[in-house]
Amino acid sequence: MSKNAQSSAKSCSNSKQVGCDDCSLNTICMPVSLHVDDIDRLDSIIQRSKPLQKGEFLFRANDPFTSVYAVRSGALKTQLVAENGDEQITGFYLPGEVLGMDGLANNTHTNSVQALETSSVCKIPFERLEELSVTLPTLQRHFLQLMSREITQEQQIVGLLNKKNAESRIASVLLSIAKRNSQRHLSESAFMLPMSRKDLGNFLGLTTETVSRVFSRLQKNGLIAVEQKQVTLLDTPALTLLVAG
Amino acid sequence: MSKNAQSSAKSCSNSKQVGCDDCSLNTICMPVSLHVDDIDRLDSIIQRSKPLQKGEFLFRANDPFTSVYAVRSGALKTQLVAENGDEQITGFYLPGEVLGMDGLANNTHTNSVQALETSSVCKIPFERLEELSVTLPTLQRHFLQLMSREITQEQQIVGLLNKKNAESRIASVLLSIAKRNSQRHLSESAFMLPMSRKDLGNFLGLTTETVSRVFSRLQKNGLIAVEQKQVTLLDTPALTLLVAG
DNA sequence: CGATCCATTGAAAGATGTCAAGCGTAGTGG
DNA sequence: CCACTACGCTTGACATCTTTCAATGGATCG
Repeated sequence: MSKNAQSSAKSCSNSKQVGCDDCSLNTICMPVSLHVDDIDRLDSIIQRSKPLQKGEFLFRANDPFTSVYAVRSGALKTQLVAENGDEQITGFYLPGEVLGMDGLANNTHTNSVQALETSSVCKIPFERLEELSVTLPTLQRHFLQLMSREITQEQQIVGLLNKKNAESRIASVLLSIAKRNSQRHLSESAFMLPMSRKDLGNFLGLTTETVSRVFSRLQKNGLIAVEQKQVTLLDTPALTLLVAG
Repeated sequence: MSKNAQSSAKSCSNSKQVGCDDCSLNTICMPVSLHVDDIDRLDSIIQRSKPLQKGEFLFRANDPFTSVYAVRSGALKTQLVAENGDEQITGFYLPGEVLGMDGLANNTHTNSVQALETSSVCKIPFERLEELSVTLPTLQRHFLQLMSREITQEQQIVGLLNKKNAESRIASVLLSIAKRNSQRHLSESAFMLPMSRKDLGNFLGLTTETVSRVFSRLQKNGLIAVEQKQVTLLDTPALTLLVAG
């Protein structure tokens, strides 16, 4: 992709080809300080394709691993499919977050990734990234840190899932989303849940009914306000207490 | 600890200083084929210190990140400590497995690692590993794969924890340990559990009592035999069915 | 030998799952 | 534009599972 193309199209927000150095998310997906020239070199290998529609797959389990992806807009879910066919959601990915690193271990993806809403991603071909890393030790280090961050985040999820009761699990996800929103300079008290109750339940090891009941209960007790997918956190300290148990 | 201490003690099997190329675990922690010379170079940066006693910490959360570690013998648990002080076990590590990569993201470990029994580890200073990687692309790639494998394994755990009932969770861990044992050419049907019922419960999000009850029930139904920490899998197919639910 | 920790088991209480029904919303097609 | 349908969400009643509280026995370690 040429730099001209990146800097020209400005009309549609989704197809606007902002480069990494102008991207408001770069502090999240590129927290390491790279020289301007280096960012341009990274920029040059990134592919920005047309947005995924809700329900579309970015890739599926067993697809060959070629790239990692940074979420530009929208939201996606990653899921494992067991032998018996039932699906286990392993994570939700929001703008600025990087996914696909599960495929590196065996050159094959273990997860399927599906768009929860219209979403666009930056595709970063791994071979090119590796070539570039040889001459850019900072980038190399950064990528290792990204993977390490992925590990610690998965461990946070493990911690989350071992909460005994449904309320603390749900409070955990809500606070997690709030925190990630604040990193993106969005409201951390009011936001849209990108996923359905069913997906949330699948992720948390709860049934749809339990998720729904907990939402109602938290609302009745004045901790949150819920209207469809719109959630407002009314009492963050109380939610934090719930997480602790 | 002096270097003399490391290289002198040869009597005890735990302190025997076998190099990577002679180590029976190298197919697990070093699955990539490195040239003999390269293995020697890797070997030269690895530090093998005296074994940890049961309960000793390898490192604690918030310790500065300096190294990753390969388990040589014994077993260790990794745990997160919440603000309120309660601990959440995030994983158990057996011989051949590599840990400590959680510290790379912020140059600080997020987990504490504690020995479940007398254990010895190979310490691999990360700075040295990085230096070595510059001239050994294969090693570089291998390390990325190790981290990716860690990610996929954490996701497996996420899948495990979302099993609804206690029996399928416990069946999952038992089969996981069996599988990892077989990779180490040990019996995959009879083994010692390195962790207490309490630790297992903490990891699985269950109480000690529930773990104990499930063990008793599985034994009564002829799926396993339990005697203290000694476990024998009597009906692996049935256990596999339990996992599916 | 005593102390302590770990494991097991029982009974009762609490939480979540299951089954079922009803409601609202969004999307489709007439 | 309306009606119909499908889907997601909510709520209730009941069954099931896990936790909690309590007591006991066994193993380990000083």
